[in-house]
Amino acid sequence: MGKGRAPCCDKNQVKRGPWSPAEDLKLIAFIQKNGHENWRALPKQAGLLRCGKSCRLRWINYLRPDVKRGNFTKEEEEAIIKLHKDFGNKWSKIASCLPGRTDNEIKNVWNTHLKKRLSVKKSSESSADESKLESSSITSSSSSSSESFFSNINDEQPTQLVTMNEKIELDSEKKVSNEIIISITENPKESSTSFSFVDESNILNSSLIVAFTPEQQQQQQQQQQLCSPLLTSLGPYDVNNNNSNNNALQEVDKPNNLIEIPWDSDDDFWKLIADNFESMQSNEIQLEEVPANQTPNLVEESVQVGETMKWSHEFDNEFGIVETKECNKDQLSLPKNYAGELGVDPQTTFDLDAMERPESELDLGYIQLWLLA
DNA sequence: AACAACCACAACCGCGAGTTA
DNA sequence: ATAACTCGCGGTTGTGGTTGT
Repeated sequence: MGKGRAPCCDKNQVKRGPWSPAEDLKLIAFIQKNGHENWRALPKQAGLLRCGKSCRLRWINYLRPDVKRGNFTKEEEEAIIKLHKDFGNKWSKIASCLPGRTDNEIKNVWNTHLKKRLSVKKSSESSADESKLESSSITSSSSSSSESFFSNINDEQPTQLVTMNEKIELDSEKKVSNEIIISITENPKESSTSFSFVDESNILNSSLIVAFTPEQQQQQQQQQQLCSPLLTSLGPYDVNNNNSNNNALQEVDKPNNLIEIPWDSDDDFWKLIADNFESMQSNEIQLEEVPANQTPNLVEESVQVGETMKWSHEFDNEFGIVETKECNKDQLSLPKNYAGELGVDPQTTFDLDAMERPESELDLGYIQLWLLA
């Protein structure tokens, strides 16, 4: 090689700027199938005109299933302030103490909110008050170490402080939930259509921040990695039925930032969806083949099921299939925009057992929609 | 209504560290 | 030993949205 640093990619050959939903899906699909062992090679393999670095960033900061969306809670902000005091601008270190938050996100929140807020506070308070501020803004601050920082993320829930061992036990409880999931997915009629009747909310809402030693921290991260698919939200996209824009997908928790997938997306895009649907189904078949009395690796199995569940739900969201409010697992309703174009009452629900394709398949999008349904 | 200023945050860039051949 | 390569981190920029005039 020549002297100097080799560029990470040929900038003329790669696409830059904001990611499109189709690109996101391609990336998600590829990583779900193949993982991300080599970021540099990934874009080519995934059929993306992006540099590996860009893919990595997109995945880590946005698409990764365990990324928590939405605003930072007061507790999280306080934690960041405290951690920043200890670590300085070591954003990745701070992020490792805040489950579901990325270093980039924390960095942004610090630069845009917390830094300013702190400087305003400091300037407005006397030096005597400053020491008071430090002790009051941080709960349980008898130790200056951040290793044992804790708080509850969800305001509505009581603070839960657990040790690593207890955390593992809690994760085991999640496995119980997963067994429920397994029993549901074993029914092929229901497997590919509606999922939120699985009470994932219990998992999602029981947000815990664990008090752990550095060793435990590492352990916890591994544990979290294994279980993350089960703790996932449903990815960054969701269908907003109240949205008056036709055929639009929205980012979860981002009602003001609409992302649209036009229904005339290219054939490759829809093929991608269909391909992944097939692989998803084959996963379920594998699961069914495991005898009930043999659970070789619960965690692995849970991850697999979790992946399947998440994917299935993501597909539902992508295609705008939503479950009824009562979360009846056998019935689906269509979002208004699709229902309208299909000439169906939006209130109509569909019995999955008796579901037939409509006669008016308006375009490829709908053909695929009904193919999947 | 139009424009400017500001804000938030996703994405990019360059560097250092670790790994591999 | 070292050059080449890859990844991850922290700083910075660009862009779209919001607010104020």
